[in-house]
Amino acid sequence: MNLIAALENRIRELVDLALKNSLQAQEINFETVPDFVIEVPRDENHGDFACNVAMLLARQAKKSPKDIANILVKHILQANAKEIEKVEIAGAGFINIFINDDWLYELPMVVCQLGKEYGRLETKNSKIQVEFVSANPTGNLHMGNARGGALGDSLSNLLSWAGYQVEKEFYINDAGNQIEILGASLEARYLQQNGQSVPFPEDGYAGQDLVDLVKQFTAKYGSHLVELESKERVKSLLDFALTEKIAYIKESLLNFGIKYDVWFSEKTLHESGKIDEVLNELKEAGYVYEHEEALWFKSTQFGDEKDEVLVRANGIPTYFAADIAYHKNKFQRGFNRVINIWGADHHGHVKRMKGAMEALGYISDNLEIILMQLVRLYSGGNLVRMSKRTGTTIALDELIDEVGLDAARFTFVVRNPDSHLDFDLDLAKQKSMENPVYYVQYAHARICSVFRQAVAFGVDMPSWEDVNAGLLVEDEEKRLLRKIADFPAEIEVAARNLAPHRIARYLTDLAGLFHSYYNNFRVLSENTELQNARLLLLHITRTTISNALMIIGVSAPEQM
RNA sequence: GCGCCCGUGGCUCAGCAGGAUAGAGCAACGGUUUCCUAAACCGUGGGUCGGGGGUUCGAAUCCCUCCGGGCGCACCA
Repeated sequence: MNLIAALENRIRELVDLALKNSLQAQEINFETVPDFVIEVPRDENHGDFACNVAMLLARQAKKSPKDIANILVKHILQANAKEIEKVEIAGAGFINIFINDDWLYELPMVVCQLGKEYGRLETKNSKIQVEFVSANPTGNLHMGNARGGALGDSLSNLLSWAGYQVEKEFYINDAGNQIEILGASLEARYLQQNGQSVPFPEDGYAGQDLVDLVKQFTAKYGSHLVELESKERVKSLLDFALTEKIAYIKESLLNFGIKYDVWFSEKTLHESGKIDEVLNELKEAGYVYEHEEALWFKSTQFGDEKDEVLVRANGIPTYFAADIAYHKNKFQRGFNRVINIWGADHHGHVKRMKGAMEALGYISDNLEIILMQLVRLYSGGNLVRMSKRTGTTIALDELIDEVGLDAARFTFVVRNPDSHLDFDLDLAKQKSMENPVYYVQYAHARICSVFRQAVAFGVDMPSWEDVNAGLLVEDEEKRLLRKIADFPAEIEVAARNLAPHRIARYLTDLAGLFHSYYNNFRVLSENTELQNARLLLLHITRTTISNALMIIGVSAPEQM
């Protein structure tokens, strides 16, 4: 139940009615009234809701906005709606509507009844898939993966709270060119470890992780691969390395609070002939041509800067070809919307990917790509370069060890994906107030502490339905109630914009209102009635903080 | 050169489908604890919303253009 949305609809009804009743005299056709907004003004002095219709009608009606507002206000008041306390005209012609507080006092019971579900929106008949991280199993998870992980997981939770059926997926790039390179790198390491002096491939993966993997392999299976043919040797090493790597990635992400529904292997697309299948389909539809022995996709037909290779002259399909087959598969699985989170360095891939979907007859808008700006890591005031080739990555595990899961996730989620993120390791490690996650968590812990105190003082906890919420008359209390009431709408907007950072911001605001209230008013007191009302307010504040934290994957500690 | 993203107080960033006097946090300065956790609260100072033009009753928000920064423009992924 969304009390604010219900009120907003009610106000809209009243405004519509006033328009209908007054427009004829102004010789304006009701049908031509432009779309107007009923919004919650930023400044609470401007009422609970504001409407801009008078300003929009000014030209058409050949009257000043204030005159129109006057007429409308008269008609709004004539309806004698019980919700309305007063209506004012302000600014350039805003109609500011003040609602009486009755509705606010209905809120606590709504929150109590819904509990852990408060904020969850009505179930929608729509399946969404979110694919994120999908890191190559050729190196460790780095800061960019961490950001993508925090973002993707929070977004999935958010959409699920918004009523969608959400599936989280990790695409395992276990085929293709980078796997060839991985194989060659492993082979070189293996032979080197077994006393042969072989050169390391120029474009190989030089990270320590591969050295360790090969050591593990040798410890387990010995050195017999030296005797085999290269092809056999590489296959054995790759099988081992990929299994280990993927298990490791899975575990790292799990430690970061991320659990996927599906792990999808690229290799299966190659082996099942799905890539050839989709290539034929594109060919038959006329979107493919041959040039210099390679097969090209006409992505320029879809607004791309140039066409893209699907199959190389050597007969091996590109990553792009596999990705087309993969995304076709996603839509075949019945998702209404498919969301991908990619690093900004992949933006060139967006147009052709959408183009390919369109070529296959899907609606390209149903493939939504969130481009996330890259993360720059600073340590000791210096930029730490992230390169798998040189092996100097800071792994996700180290990040969790050093700054903690909650701080790391909050830091990633609180920012708009569009903005660059400079992650200062030293700053994050300090656990200073620089990090708003503690501010939010502290609010939760403080509330829990009040309840512990109440128990220690021998307070009889009331049944919430017996509590008179109407005693919460202080401005700070009403502000808190309004903010809590706003939670479902916040989820709605955040989900619509695919913007989980809004939830993190909401949390900071809510915690701020609570801290301010807490410092100004005592909860536990001689006045049992008032004490109960305030305990109720704290209880629903805690519920809301806890629910919102759950969306962004941050814990709600009972003490700090 | 072309394309995408960004440019908001000293620093890090919000600003949801254009709305009213542009908001937080950090930093600076000053205050608050016989009282439920001071990881908190209250107050003060500080901004040509990169520049210019346009649309609009109204622009940080939309359009154009220029400047600055990041990223991308492979038969890599």
